[in-house]
Amino acid sequence: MLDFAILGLLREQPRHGYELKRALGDLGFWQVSFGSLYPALRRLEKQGFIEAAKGEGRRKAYRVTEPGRIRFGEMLLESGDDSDRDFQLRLAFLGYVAPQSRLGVLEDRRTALQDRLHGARRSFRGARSGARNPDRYRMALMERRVRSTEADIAWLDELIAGERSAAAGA
Amino acid sequence: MLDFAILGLLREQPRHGYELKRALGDLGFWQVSFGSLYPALRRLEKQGFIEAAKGEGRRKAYRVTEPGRIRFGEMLLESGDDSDRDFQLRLAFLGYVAPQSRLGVLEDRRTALQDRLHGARRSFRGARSGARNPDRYRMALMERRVRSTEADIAWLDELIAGERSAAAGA
DNA sequence: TAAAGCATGTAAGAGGTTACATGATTGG
DNA sequence: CCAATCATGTAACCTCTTACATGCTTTA
Repeated sequence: MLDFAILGLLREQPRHGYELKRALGDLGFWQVSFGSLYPALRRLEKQGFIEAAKGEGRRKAYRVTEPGRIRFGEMLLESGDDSDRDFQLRLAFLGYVAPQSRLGVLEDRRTALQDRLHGARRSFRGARSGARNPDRYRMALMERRVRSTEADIAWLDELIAGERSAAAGA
Repeated sequence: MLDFAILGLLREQPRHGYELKRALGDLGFWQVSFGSLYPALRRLEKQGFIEAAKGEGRRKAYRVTEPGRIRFGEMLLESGDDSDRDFQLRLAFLGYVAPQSRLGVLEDRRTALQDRLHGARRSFRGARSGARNPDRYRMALMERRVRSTEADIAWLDELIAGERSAAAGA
């Protein structure tokens, strides 16, 4: 997943390690550490997916090679691990996915969120009427889960609507 | 963190491994695997924090020992790793925190979320007016982050209000 | 009677973090 | 000139997952 993120970010423009860390952090959902980032860069370089073009001073600006671009394209199509972070990362690179496939990615996510919502509602209702004593704080936790999943679906629906109108316009 | 969760859940009632996994999953934010859970149970048993009371069939129901109860109390006071999951877990056990300390826990979280919101808003505004081309999908990602953080703060405020009125009532 | 779920456990390894080490550059 | 930030890198370790192995019990 880190490799995927690195290749995607370097595809846009060459960047050195420190800058990559910031760019990744700026996406908002992943604060990667140097101890993880630098070894990953070396690994990707050894595999021939990126190469170092010497930058200013001690900076080592990396750029993607052609094999790296191909690898990134493959990773874009592989099904991820279904986590929130994975989806967010994929969304950050959805612009590289073929336009006619984008809607499918968003709709798959919507289905997963619907499932989550059903589960969350079930626990919430179950806790209110069940044998277990519904602790005040755990009830709040369950309610939050329901609400934030609903909000996520609503947000996704806006994205999907935007995607449809973009597809219609093209 | 897993140890903390296990001790907290076993404090309420004895449970065997399989049941613990479900109870943890039911909290909604952590689907722990058996490969992680069973070794953790053995470790906690070896440390004397939990003990196995033989259950029905091949089930091994564990319960917390007195040292385990003390350890849990310590962990409750230790400052966590500031992650969402850590807060949610602490909230699930907030009932075990002394009533006069609960508000502090919630307010610390509120401060952290406020910081996050500022950061999220900054990136959002920055992306709209900055030199970087604001990719449609990344903008959506940033907007989501702002919105969901706002929603989390609103939810927390309800909890805080409830806590205050509970404190006033007592 | 076969499938699905219940139940416990181990081994290998992925994927990450923290702490450490080093040193240049920039701003107050 | 001192602190903060920039910048790269290594080593030790930790946490958790996946895959495997085993076998019972319930239900369609």
